[in-house]
Amino acid sequence: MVLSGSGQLPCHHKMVIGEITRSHQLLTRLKSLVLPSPPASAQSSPELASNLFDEVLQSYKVSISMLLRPCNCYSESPDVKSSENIRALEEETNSVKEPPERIAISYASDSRKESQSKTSTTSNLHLYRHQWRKSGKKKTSIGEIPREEQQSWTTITAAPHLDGHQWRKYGEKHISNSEFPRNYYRCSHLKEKKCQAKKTVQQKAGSGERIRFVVTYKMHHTCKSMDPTYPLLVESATREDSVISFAAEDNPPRKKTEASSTVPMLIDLNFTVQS
DNA sequence: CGGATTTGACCGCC
DNA sequence: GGCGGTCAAATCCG
Repeated sequence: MVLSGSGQLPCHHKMVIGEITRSHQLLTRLKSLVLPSPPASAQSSPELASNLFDEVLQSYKVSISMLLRPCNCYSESPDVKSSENIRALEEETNSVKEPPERIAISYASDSRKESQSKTSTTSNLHLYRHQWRKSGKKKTSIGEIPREEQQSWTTITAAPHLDGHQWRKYGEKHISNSEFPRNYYRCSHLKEKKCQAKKTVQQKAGSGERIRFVVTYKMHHTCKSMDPTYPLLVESATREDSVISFAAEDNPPRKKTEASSTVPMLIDLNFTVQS
């Protein structure tokens, strides 16, 4: 089995990616075989089946894109070859489904990171280091990594809580020019496993079944608390306009006032799996 | 009773 | 000074 474009991934990730990719390819072929396009009527069972196919395929794409992210997230830049892999997988899927589904993944910088990173020479040195502020009340948590060194990525989903991890809410804030408050969550295993994963959830404007949430994750989980039902949950959560963007320190800074100005960079899933 | 959530206060950055 | 992010006491809940 040959897996290109995953040089920095652990061996088990390569295997998982390979298996998921193979399943995705088989499912794509199966869909085109079973469901000649276009489907007949709006509520017909062929369309229902088509939607189910799309959800499964979307789930595969999201899973693969997550697995393709480098594990050493504190010192590695995004794997360029991985981005090529994602795009190819997307094109393969789009060749079957019209209009094309879109999964956009980009790395963008924290606006504060750019200015501060110039004075920061190392990244891993800050792991599990206490940082105390002037005041006694405000200090960073144990093991917290400075904000300028945190990676973040954003996903838009209808089910922001179904990501397979356990979260504890620690704050809620009304954001200017935003209709809905932003909720702040950290991993439930922050204390016992020093897992620094965080996420913010903010509802987008919309109603009914079109309600979507912008979920911004910061730091990767180190607690290995993935829910075994995660794949099933993700596929329903990421249906339709799943957009994932990753923040890193390479891109130019964005002003905070710019409303979601992240320009998605399409990432390929063009790795080949051969026996 | 212990863990999770709420919520006002506080802090750093711009 | 405004804003976003975090803290921690109060409160809720199983």
